[in-house]
Amino acid sequence: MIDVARRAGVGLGTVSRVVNGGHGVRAETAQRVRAAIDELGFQRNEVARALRPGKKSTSLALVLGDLTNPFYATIAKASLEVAGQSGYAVVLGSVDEDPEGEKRAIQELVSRQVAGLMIVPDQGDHAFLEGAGVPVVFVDRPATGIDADIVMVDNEGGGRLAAEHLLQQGHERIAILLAPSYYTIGRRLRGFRRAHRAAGVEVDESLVIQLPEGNAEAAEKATREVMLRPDPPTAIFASTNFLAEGVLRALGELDQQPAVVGFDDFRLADMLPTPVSVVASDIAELGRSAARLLLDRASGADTRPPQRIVLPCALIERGSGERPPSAGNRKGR
Amino acid sequence: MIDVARRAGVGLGTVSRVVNGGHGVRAETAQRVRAAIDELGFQRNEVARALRPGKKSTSLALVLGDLTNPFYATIAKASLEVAGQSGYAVVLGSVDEDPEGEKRAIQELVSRQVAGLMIVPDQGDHAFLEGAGVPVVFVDRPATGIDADIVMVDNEGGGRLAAEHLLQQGHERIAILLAPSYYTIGRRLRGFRRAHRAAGVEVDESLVIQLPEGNAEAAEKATREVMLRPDPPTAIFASTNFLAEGVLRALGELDQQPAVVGFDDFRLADMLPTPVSVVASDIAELGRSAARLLLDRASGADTRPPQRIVLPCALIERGSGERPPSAGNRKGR
DNA sequence: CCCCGTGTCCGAAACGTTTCCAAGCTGTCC
DNA sequence: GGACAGCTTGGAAACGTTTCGGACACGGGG
Repeated sequence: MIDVARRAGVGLGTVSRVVNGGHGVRAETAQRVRAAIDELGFQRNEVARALRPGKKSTSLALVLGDLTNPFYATIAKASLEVAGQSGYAVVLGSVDEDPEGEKRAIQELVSRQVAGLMIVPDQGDHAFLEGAGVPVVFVDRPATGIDADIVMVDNEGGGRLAAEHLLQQGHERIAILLAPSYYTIGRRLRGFRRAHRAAGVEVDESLVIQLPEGNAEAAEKATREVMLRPDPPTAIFASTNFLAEGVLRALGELDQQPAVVGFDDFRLADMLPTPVSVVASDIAELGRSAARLLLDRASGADTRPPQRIVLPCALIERGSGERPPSAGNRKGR
Repeated sequence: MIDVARRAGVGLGTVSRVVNGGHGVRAETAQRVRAAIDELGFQRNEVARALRPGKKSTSLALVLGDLTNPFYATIAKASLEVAGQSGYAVVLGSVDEDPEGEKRAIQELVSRQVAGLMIVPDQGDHAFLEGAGVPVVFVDRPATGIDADIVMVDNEGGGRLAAEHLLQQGHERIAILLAPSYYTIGRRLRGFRRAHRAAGVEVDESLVIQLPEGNAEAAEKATREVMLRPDPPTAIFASTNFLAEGVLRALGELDQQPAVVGFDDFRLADMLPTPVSVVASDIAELGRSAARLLLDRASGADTRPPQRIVLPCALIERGSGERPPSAGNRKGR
């Protein structure tokens, strides 16, 4: 920048003003500066810029789990898009690990002076974020120990939708497979229970199955086990996309075919031997909302108290959730 | 840091040395400094650190297309993992847009003083990177106008593998669906042709189908069209995971069922009505290799001339690629 | 003619590190 | 005892930007 100033025969301050919009600079001078910038191929050093007191970098941080999960990938993509439109970059932090790893990753990011944090929080206390002086938006689930913005999906409504749908088909023995994550799954279960209560059907607690892990394998195993019981369920609600996959994988080997509803849509769900019905929501909007909110917070444009944005869920019927409870629901029919 | 120095009763230089490993500092002094750091909750400001001459930030940039594509997501995840282990963050740049958008995104990233760039390049000249003074590793395909490291998959070998497999089953009329991307698809086609030549089978050029877009819809449409010709192919090679999806979607409505081989594995491929055979490679390793190479370049540990890492492909047989060319290949059998 | 406001511009200070040089100290060797 | 080497330490300079106080020119009003 100092070179630009010399070349244009002006002071540093003037160059800086031109680079930042050019207010208070004579048009003719600004023109000369711009010419010098082009000639020298000058590009502002964002690092030095962020060093100035009170300034934050033009980057947002996004902390989430496995990018290979389409759910997270969609959030990442959407928030990246929104941030990019405002000239912000997105720094990624992954946390497949323990809550301690998440904390370390977040602090790493904070030390990079990011303008804001978007976090899909793991369990564990996030109170340490309180004093960081950085706006935070939680995505998909709230965190404990801190009162911050949160953008999420209507998990309870989704769980209710799934159960209602199955109950309406006449199912009375519906298994629910629960991944070991915390908040969202709990809400989905709550909706599931509420729907039962409203329909006057009692939930068989032996069909509320808490899995040790959230992957397809665990769901596959559990499905096999529950379907081989003397009194198998006539329907299964998989509370997660990976879980739904496991359920279907297990059913591929079994004769008895219960109705299946999943949570969160997934690619190819409509092309499986029996297309899978799911409760879905606009996940991209989750990411977009989070990014928008965070940008407003970072720029100081939004000073409202912490917001809580809840996106609706909808049921997508594809056949697997519409199978009746009849015992004649066998393969090949 | 200045507060820490005061608190510990030492100079700034000493604190800095402690923070960076503590070489050349008496153990007792270092201990006092560390105590002060803990008490004050001091955390190094990475931005100021990167400002120093010659220093780059401890961030790598990753520029790629649609994160929603599992291929890209896998690369992102893997490189993120490797970078994280070395204390590096990853800044994401997306480019669903034109080559011009890619250039802008890259320059944005460069202005953030990243230590290195990993780029899944779009078409267009990348010569402008030559003088940026930042190590660059291209992923999945080379770029024109610059001689840099490149990590990729053996596309030609993969194309050959797919064609060989189908030819061995006795197919002689094999359609190949080509996405409009540049390099990789071209190599796959070349392998496809070579396998034909080696087998003494002539390629019917009317079955080499260049799609206008790389999505499932385009492939679906093309598949429908080619299968309704008077002389349909007996096998289809889809040169991309999304394309394979489109092919299968089209075949779902058709009676005639050709053999199908895809390029790149995808989730649920083994659960479809007829499980899909694919040519697959270790995409995560693609991302890991790229990150490792870039880190070595950035640290100056690796000064070899530009490397070219090629990962092998393997055929995964699942049934769809093993269908014989008999005209009796009809649904429901 | 003087004063003052306005518009433009300059350059120094500041941001929080790292690094380099000089200086202090200790102990050893002659 | 003095010189010298080696380890530790302190502090200033530098990085590239933004911002702020002030300077200068110009013009209008008193």
